[in-house]
Amino acid sequence: MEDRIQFSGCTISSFDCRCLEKLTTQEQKLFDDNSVRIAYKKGEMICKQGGFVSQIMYVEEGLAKVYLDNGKNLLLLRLIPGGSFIGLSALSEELTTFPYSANVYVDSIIRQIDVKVFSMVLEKNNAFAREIINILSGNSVQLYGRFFCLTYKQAYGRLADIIICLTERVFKQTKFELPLSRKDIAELSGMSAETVVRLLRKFSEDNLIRIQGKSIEVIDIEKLQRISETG
Amino acid sequence: MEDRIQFSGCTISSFDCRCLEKLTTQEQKLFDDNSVRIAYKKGEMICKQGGFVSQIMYVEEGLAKVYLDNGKNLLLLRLIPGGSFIGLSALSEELTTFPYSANVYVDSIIRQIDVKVFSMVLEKNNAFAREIINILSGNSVQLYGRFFCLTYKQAYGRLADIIICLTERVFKQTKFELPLSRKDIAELSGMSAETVVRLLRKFSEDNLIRIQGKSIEVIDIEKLQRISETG
DNA sequence: CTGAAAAATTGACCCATATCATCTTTTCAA
DNA sequence: TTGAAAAGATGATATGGGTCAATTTTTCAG
Repeated sequence: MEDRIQFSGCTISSFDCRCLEKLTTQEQKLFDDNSVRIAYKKGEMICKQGGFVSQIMYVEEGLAKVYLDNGKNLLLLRLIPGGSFIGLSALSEELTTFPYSANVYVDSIIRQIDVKVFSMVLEKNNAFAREIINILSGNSVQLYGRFFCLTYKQAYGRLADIIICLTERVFKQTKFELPLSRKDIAELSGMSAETVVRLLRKFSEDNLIRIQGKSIEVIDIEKLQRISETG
Repeated sequence: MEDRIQFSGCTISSFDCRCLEKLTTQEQKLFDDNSVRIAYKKGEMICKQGGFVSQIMYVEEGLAKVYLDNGKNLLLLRLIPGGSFIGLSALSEELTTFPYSANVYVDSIIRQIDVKVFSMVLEKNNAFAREIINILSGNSVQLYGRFFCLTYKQAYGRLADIIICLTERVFKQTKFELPLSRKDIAELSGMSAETVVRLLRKFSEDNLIRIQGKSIEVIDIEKLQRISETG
C-alpha cells in the first residue's frame, strides 16, 4: 500500500496537439495567409529570450530545444519535437517578449504564425482556445515533474530519466543517433558536462546502455527505470 | 553592456487576476449558484494530489501552498495568496486528477467552483478564456524562473530570493510574522531544514534580517538582492 | 584533404550541503 | 496547567558532484 508517486524528469509532453483541427476552413486560410514556413539549419536559433514576440512558432518537422540563459548557465526547459508549438507561454497579454530562447538541433521546418492573427482566432474560436488551455496546462504539469526531479533526484536518476525520455518519447526506438551534445544533456538534467560523461560511461560499464560516440543503444530499460525511481 | 538576465526564485505570480470581471452578470450568477464558500482552518488540506478534480478553487482570503509530494520529499510549487486560483492546471481535459496537493497556512476562505460549470463558461466566454490563458502562461513563466534558480543558484541565493518574495509580494511589508515553518521554507527553496536555520542565522549575524522566532524583519534588502544575483 | 575549433574524455581536488544525532524551545490538546 | 509532540537549533561527519586542467577525438569550413 506504499504508493509512492513517481515524478519523471521527462522533457517533452506526451500530449497530442489537436488544436489545428479545431480551426474552421476560413480560419485555416487566415492562418495560411498570415504565416510562413521557414527551413532552419541545424543549430540555428529560432527565437531569442528577451526579443519581441511577433510570431507563434509551430514545429512542423524537426527537433528543437527551448531554454533559459542567464549568460552563465543554460537550462533546457523542454525538447520540442515535430507537431508542437513554441511561444505559447508568451501568449499572456502582459508579456510581449519571449521568456526563453529556442534553437533547432537538426534541419527543421518551422511555421511562423503572426501573433496578432493567432490572438484574434483565439478570441473568436472557443474550441481552439480550449485546446490551447489544454496544452498550456499539460505543459505546466509536465514541468512540475521535471522541476521535482531536478530538485530532489541525484544525478544518476536524472540522467536515467533523460535516456528513458529520449528512447520512449523523442526517438521512439531503443537505438538512436544523439543530436544533443553532452553539454546539452547536462543542461537538460542540471549537471555538468563532465558528470554526464562519467555517468554515461558508468551506465555503459554496467551494461545498461551501449555508447559509440553519438550513438546510444538502450539495453536494459527496466534497470534504468529502477535507477530513475530510486535515484 | 554585460546584460545578464536575472531569474528570480519568487514563489507567487505578480499577475493580477481580472478574469472574474470578464463574466457576464448571468455567468456570475451561474458561478454563484454552483459554488460554495468554505472556511478552512490553518493547516487544513484543500486538495490532494491524485484526487479527482471536481472543483476549481479560488482563494478569497488567506494563504495557501501548492506542492508536490512523492512520499519522501516535498516541493512547494507556489504560494497562493488571496485572489488566486488553485487547480487551473487541472483544466486540461486529459487530466482528471490533481497534479498537486494544497494546504492553507492560515484560516482561509476558499470558494469552490464546480469544474463542469467552469469549463462550460470557459467554452462560452472568450474573454474569460483569454484571461485564463493569460494566467496559465504567466504561471508557466514564473515557474521557469523558479526552476532555473533552484537548479543553478546556491542555497544563499535561493533563500535570499524567498525572503525578498515574502517581503515584496506576499506580505508587502518589511516585517512580518511567518506562517511558514523552517521546513516549509526548505521545501520552497529546495534545501534541508537545517540549512535554512543555518543560513537564516548567517543572514541575521550579517545584519541583513532580524529574526525572533517566527517574526522576520528585513533590514538590508539591497544586499539580499545582491546575494540573490550572485548566489 | 587539412588545420583549427569544438566536443568529448579523464583525473585530481575540494567544498557546499545533506544527513544524523542531540538538545532546546514552542505549541497545543486535554 | 501540563505533558507530549512538533518545531527549531546546533555540532560533527560524509559525500555527490562541481570545477579546473590537461589530453584526445571529432567536426567542419575552406
